[in-house]
Amino acid sequence: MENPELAAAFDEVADLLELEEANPFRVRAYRNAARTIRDLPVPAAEIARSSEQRLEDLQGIGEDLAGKIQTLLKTGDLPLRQELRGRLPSGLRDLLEVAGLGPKRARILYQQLGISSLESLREAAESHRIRGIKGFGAKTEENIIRELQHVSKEERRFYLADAKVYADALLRHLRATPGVNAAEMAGSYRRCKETVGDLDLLVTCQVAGSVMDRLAAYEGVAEVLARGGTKMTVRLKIGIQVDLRVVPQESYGAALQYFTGSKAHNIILRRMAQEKGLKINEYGVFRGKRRIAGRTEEQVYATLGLPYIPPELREARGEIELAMEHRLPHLLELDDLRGDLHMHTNVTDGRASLEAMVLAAKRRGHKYIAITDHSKRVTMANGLDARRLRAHWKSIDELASRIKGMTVLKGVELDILEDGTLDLPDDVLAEADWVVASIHYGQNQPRERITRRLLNAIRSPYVHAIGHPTGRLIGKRKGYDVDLDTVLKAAADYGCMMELNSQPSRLDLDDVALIAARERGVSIVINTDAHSTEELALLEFGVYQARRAGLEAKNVANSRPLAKFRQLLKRQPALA
DNA sequence: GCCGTTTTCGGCCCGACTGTTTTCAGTCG
Repeated sequence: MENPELAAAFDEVADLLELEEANPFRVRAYRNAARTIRDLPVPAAEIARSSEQRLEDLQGIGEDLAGKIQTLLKTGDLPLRQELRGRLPSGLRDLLEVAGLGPKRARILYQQLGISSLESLREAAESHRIRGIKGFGAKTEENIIRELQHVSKEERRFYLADAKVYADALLRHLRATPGVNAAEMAGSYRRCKETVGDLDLLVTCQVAGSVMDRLAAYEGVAEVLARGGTKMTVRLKIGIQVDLRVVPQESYGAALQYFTGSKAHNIILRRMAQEKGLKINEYGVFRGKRRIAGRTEEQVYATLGLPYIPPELREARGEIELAMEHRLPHLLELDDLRGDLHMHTNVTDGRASLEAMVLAAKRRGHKYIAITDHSKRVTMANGLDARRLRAHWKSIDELASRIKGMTVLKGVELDILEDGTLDLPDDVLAEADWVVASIHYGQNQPRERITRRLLNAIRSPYVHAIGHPTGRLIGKRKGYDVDLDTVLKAAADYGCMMELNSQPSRLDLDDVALIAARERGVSIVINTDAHSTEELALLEFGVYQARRAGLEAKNVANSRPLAKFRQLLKRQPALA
């Protein structure tokens, strides 16, 4: 069992306990454990097996939870989870997905109206039965109906970062099969889309049967849905469907190209081939019956007179035209990034100390970072007022003076308040090296107000970047209603950067907005928003997203050396 | 359920806003 699945089990227990109004601290313990496991850079199973490390040494994992991890690893399930599931209807947990509904109100809806699914919630709301309950009113009912539209009832999709854990593990398993030459994930996973619905697995080997046997025997497989001569479909226990194709070596490049897609991209390629009297399929490029290419993707593209097109660009959004003109962007690489300018410490809602974060960032090879703990409005995160922030900055300076080879900027994640003002006065902000301004509250305000708030922040001479500019949570929350074009235009005019937040659930801005930002000449800054040392590794997912938008190093502020990065910062007016 | 001790159990981040009420419970990250 992989880490995301372990974490999901604990999250489910936490949800169900909360619905039962269990001790809130017990609930929190399960949530903390889930987060710890999700953030682990190594599989928990490895630690459980290891003689040198103990699960109990992990943050928030004690004797009991360590035992439960062992049980999950051993049996694939948890007696406590089964007990809880037995006491509560299975759909009740779905109600928590509705923004504005928490455990208390979900429980009331269940007890008073027997609501135990999103469907019955919708019916009750639409027939105005909810407003009759004490503590609920017409407004709440309307909100529920509105929010229900944003709850994804689609087939389950996985964040790319989560899918990667399963994909990597499966690839390791298959590559160790005797006779396997190559194994690769194709499809939307290879194109690095922000979420993945299923995995397209491509393998070349001597005997197809042995790979299929090996896949069928994989511990993560729940069931085999189909199996033929070269094609097999399984469902993993976690719920992801995996489609395996076994192809001969000489077709590998063609198959990789074909199964990577996108469909729209491939249709254009095939039409181009047709015009040249060629035919492209998953086995190769053919002139008549003769295969003229197929071993590598480069060959396939070359037969059409095209350079290799990186998978992230294959969305039929103009990349083929650029390739024809040899004007493809030189896409950003992870190694291009020299800094990370959004991270938290345990002074607010981060989990690691200032020193631990700084040292971890240094180990990652960063040349500069900014510590950006929350400002005071974010009370739940223990946000900082002027006095505490200045004290924090003092500690940062003291620590920074001892760190060689990496610059630590004194920063803050500044809240943009509901009325559009900023959460800290100018004289405080003027002392900051770096200010990233974000919206956390009043997310449901109408479009004009949200837009005005962002514009206010962008125009402030003290704000250097806007954090997670749309506030979306992939698959959970749509993001604020905002006139993004106006915001981007202002950002370009005022020299305010836009963040690409690398959290797998955010990836905000998204690829489409990033393209718009690039075209407007807005500087992008790619940050992790790390709340732990492990999360500093998330930068990779921001880079994938940037690549999907065709960003080059020159579009990304933190790919510059510090001195050049600083030149991009707004000039602050001299204080009176 | 974890943690850090006063080594056996008490404390566990906390405050503003919303939509209900007519003083406050529930939700938010």
